[in-house]
Amino acid sequence: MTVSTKNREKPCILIIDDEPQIRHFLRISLKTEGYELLEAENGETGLGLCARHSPDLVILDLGLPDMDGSDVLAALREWSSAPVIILSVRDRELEKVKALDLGANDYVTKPFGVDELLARVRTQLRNLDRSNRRSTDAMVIFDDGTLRIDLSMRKITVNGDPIKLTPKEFAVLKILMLASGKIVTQSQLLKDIWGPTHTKDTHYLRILIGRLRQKLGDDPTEQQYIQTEQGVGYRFMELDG
Amino acid sequence: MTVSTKNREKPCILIIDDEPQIRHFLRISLKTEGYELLEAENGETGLGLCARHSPDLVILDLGLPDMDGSDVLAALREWSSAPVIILSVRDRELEKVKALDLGANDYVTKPFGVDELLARVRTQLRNLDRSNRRSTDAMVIFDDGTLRIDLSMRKITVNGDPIKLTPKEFAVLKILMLASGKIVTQSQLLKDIWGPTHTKDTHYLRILIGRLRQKLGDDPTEQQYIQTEQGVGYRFMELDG
DNA sequence: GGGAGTCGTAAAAATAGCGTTAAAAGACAG
DNA sequence: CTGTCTTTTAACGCTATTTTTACGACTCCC
Repeated sequence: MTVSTKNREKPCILIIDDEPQIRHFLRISLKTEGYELLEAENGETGLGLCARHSPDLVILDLGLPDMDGSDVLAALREWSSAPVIILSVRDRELEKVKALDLGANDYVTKPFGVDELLARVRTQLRNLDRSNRRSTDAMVIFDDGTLRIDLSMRKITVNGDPIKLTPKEFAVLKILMLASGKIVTQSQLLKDIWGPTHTKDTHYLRILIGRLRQKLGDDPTEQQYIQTEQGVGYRFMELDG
Repeated sequence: MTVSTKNREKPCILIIDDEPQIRHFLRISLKTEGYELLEAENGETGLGLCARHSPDLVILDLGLPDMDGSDVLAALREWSSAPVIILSVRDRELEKVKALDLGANDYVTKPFGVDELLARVRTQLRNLDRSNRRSTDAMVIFDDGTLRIDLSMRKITVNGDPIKLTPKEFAVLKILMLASGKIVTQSQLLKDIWGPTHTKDTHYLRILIGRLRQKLGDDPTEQQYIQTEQGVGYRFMELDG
């Protein structure tokens, strides 16, 4: 199974920016500071890189060719809690508020000074040390050879065959997977997906979990990916052969 | 480090700024957002307030009458890890780098937009939530080589073999384990698990404790994990083999 | 030593929770 | 408007869990 463990010597930074000269510029600056670098020139590959390598920090340009920067950020925040520094030519307040409330950790307007950016990078990484390093690595891509779940791409395959999940099915699977190993209570799932007014309607869950298991190929007679803890909730577990 | 128990309804923000109109301005904006406020017009009182109330966030103006803003920040960071947002009229890069490297979490240049500042405040408080909640995640694990109880994972193993506990069994074991060594009275257990109307139905407990001991491999002829205190209650004890 | 109260075990009965199926209702794109 | 995909509703069998019932054993105290 691929678990992206963050046991790195150097902090790893992912740059998502389409302008080559900016990337070059950042590359020079950040490398001399001793960071490991990943680069992407569009949102698609950026999300992919982030999912596979789970960097310690993401520097994201809002003006990307393939998709809107906000959408990249929103997609990222679906499953990643890595700090994100937004770069943008736009200095409008509304843009900043929107990005910050979407989950960005800082917003820097171009043109910017290198030293300031580097200081802001250090600041974010400092926070990371305190809170994130210890926390369990968010598993974005699960792959045990049979089942493959890529939360960033929203793609599930069983033995290579792509599986179609409905929005609610995917939402449940995502929550279970991000809490991998831990059980998630029924009321938690119901509250997160059906809203706080349906925390008692466990039959919704039963049928949805049923369909999910069917699609994932869970065999009731053997150990299954989604395990039931009667009266409590469900848990996603890697099958140990 | 001073661990202040921050069980507040509203997040508390400390403003350190000498200009009355800025304070007024911030007060209006932040109060309408539902924050608790503390105010200081110089570094001295600011540090004092921070020490006494340990706010969730500090907004610090660099231009103070009594002492240099950097010194206030440095003094603060000696013992506090609360996020700090710097306000300053100076837009020079060196100032920003210095402040951020001293431990500030953000740097906003005056004049600034309210909405942006509020968004940055939310961002910092969001980070706080994350780091605090995770640390409070009581990771209580008992493990003496034979029996292993992981409350957060809700997993029990005896000699490596996973044990299935029913909800009530787990609830009893959890209570006993969290009071490890101490006696928990029968009526306490009955009240916590069966509700206050069943504090006399001790036979429920007897039978449940019986099943629990069986599952944990407790041997009545030897010292057992769950010990009976006749007429009083039960206690969970580590076996000193 | 004997009786009252307390505890432990075993089995049966009752209840609650889970998984599944099928059909109806709703949402949504062409 | 129509057909398809998704969600909701309803119903049933099954299993796990809890409760009931019954009985033997132990302890404390006189």
